Amino acid sequence: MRTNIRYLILGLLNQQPMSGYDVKRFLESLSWLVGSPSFGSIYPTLRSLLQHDLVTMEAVLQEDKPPRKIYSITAKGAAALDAWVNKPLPSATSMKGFLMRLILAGSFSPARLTDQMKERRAQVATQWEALKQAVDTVQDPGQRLALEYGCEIASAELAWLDQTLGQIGQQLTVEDVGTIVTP
Amino acid sequence: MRTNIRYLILGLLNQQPMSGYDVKRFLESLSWLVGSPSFGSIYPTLRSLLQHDLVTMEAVLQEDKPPRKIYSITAKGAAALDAWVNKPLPSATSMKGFLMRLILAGSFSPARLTDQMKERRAQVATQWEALKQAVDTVQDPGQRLALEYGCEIASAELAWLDQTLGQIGQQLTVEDVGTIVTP
DNA sequence: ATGTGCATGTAACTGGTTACATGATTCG
DNA sequence: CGAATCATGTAACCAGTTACATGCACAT
Repeated sequence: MRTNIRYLILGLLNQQPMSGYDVKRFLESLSWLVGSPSFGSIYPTLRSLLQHDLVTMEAVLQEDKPPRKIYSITAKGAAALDAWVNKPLPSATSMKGFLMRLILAGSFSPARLTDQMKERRAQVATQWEALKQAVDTVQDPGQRLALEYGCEIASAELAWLDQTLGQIGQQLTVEDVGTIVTP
Repeated sequence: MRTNIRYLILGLLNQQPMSGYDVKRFLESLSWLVGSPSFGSIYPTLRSLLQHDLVTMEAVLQEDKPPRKIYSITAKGAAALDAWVNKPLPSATSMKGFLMRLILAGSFSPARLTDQMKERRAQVATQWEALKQAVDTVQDPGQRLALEYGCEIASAELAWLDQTLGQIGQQLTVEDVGTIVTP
């Protein structure tokens, strides 16, 4: 699980300043997709980001409640995020890992986003082929089920990637050429 | 990540006796689906299973190589596996977690397998609804992409589950004329 | 000669969870 | 009257990875 909560949180702070509690709430709403880290990892991560000057913190006092500590990304933090985002996808990226990057797409240039999706497409296509081959050679019924399931998910993912890449491609073309095409 | 390698390994040993190295090779072939644990977790896990009398070990001597240590499941181990397998799915099971159980389907009764798939179906259906709703309320383009992606995967999974449940249902019906569950 | 496959293992580390503590406020 | 929401945090623990050590056989 090279998922590193660190950059996920940094990416959220890049979209807008927020507190640790806000981070939790937000990720909770996406928990099925990327899983929600516990407070026991969020707060220490924020402290670490602060110590490395990747974020700043401003305490907003409230009556009868602990102060909300609002974290904002710094220039150094934005640079670190940018560097991370522009690294190629690790060779065996999980769906969760890819989703994490997708959530941060707002921090990407459009070109980088499409690159990333193409990298992913290539990886999934390779795995799909491998799975299709494996299905025929496996005898155990459970393993077969698992492989078939994997095939199905892979092909759905490929379809989505192709469709979405197509849409983004069209949008970019419209901007570049400056023509509006009515559908 | 309540994925517990422990039961995955125990399940493999239930299918056939094998060595730690064999376990590794096998899981490596499925690494895209469930991820492959490292030797650094496999060997200690096997030792622990041995100490708890869930498996037995027989060393097969080889010339010029370390002996292969072949692990076999015990009655106690089989009982433990059975107990695990018959627990309901944890409320927020990841795709990986479900796949893991699917791989062990050989250790399930057919009835338990279909139950399990129905539990999964219900969970995914719920999440799908939530995602579809969320897509319309989210403004950030990256988050929207992630949610759409999630929707697509969820619907592919539902389709596969329904289709597979249908097939299994037919098989069971042939054996034991019963009712086909409506989806 | 260099690496890959076979085959075992250990120690240090990391990234996370679980469970706790604090304390006011509002809802059923 | 208890439970949930807001809001912070810490310490103990755990599962797993990384990097290492050993050592032979076989291919490039």
